[in-house]
Amino acid sequence: MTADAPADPVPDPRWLTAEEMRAWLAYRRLRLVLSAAVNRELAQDSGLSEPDYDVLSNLSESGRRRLGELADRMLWSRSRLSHHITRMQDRGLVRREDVDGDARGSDIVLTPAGRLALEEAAPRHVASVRRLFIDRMTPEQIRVLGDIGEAVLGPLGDHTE
Amino acid sequence: MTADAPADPVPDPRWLTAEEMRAWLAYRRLRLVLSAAVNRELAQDSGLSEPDYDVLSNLSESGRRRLGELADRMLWSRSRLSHHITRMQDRGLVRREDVDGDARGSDIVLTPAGRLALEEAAPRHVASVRRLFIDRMTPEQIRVLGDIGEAVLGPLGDHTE
DNA sequence: CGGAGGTCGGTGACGTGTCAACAAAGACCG
DNA sequence: CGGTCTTTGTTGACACGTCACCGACCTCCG
Repeated sequence: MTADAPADPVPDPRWLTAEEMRAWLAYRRLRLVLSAAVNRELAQDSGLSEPDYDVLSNLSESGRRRLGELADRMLWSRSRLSHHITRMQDRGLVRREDVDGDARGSDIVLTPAGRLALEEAAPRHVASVRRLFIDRMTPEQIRVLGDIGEAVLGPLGDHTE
Repeated sequence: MTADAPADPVPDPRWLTAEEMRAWLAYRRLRLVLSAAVNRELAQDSGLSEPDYDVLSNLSESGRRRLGELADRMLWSRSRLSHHITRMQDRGLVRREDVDGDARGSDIVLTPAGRLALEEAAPRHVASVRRLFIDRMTPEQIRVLGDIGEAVLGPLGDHTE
């Protein structure tokens, strides 16, 4: 598709500068390599995947939550969460439970096994995140990374256009 | 680093501070939301996934490459790349071609259709990356993000422990 | 009441990615 | 030469995520 804008002040696609490309590559390499490393350690230490851990973690405060509410909170699609809950339910980590007042859906409830798995996984997981990520950055870099998150995505979890 | 405790032999799992958690969440939200947005736009504009684009992009310089070489360059596993090449081959974007001198593997070759797909996708993809990511950061943030990549992963693609 | 429309969540198909296991071929060395 | 070790890439099983779609249920209003 060729650009058909008449008097566009940006004639070409504005390629990335070297600095911009460096930042984009940094983000992509972090996503690729760091995620894999954290995920692998988590799986070996606890048998949980990162998504598993996130679900358990987001459930742990109240112990139960509506699927849609949990999905919104995690910025996941309902479909993704539904699939994942099914798999976690098969492993006994969570349970679907009918809720009265609305028969359309159900609460997702943390089982004792799920809570135990989370509590056993947490210390090592935090240690992984520290060792592989946090402790490799300066306080300044940590602060700016937080700023970047807000600059790019907005102060809240606003992920709409 | 800012050691707050004088002689602290790390008694507990050292939970993350608020600033550290903010950085960790920023990273995770970027990975989740930004990737999804960029990927969605790329798919709608060009019919390519981000992995497709990456493969084509890494092939475009030389037009052909050994699978292992390409995998190393992209920081992918050979298995992942082999699977992905199979799918891309089915769509006519790349082709496996026997190479003389080593009959164990083959070269991955960019087809004309693959090169065309890349060239048509590139301007819009760059525009997406700009609009959704780069242009939302200050030059300072862009610079620090590049630094973070090197601090966390090392100056090169060193993804070993 | 009863129907229209929105909400809740589940489902099937498919593309993606990982892991472990494997086969084929090169490399090395006696 | 012949055996062993290594390298190369593929495969199968499975977990993960998305998309489009559906069916059940709630809400609201005529």
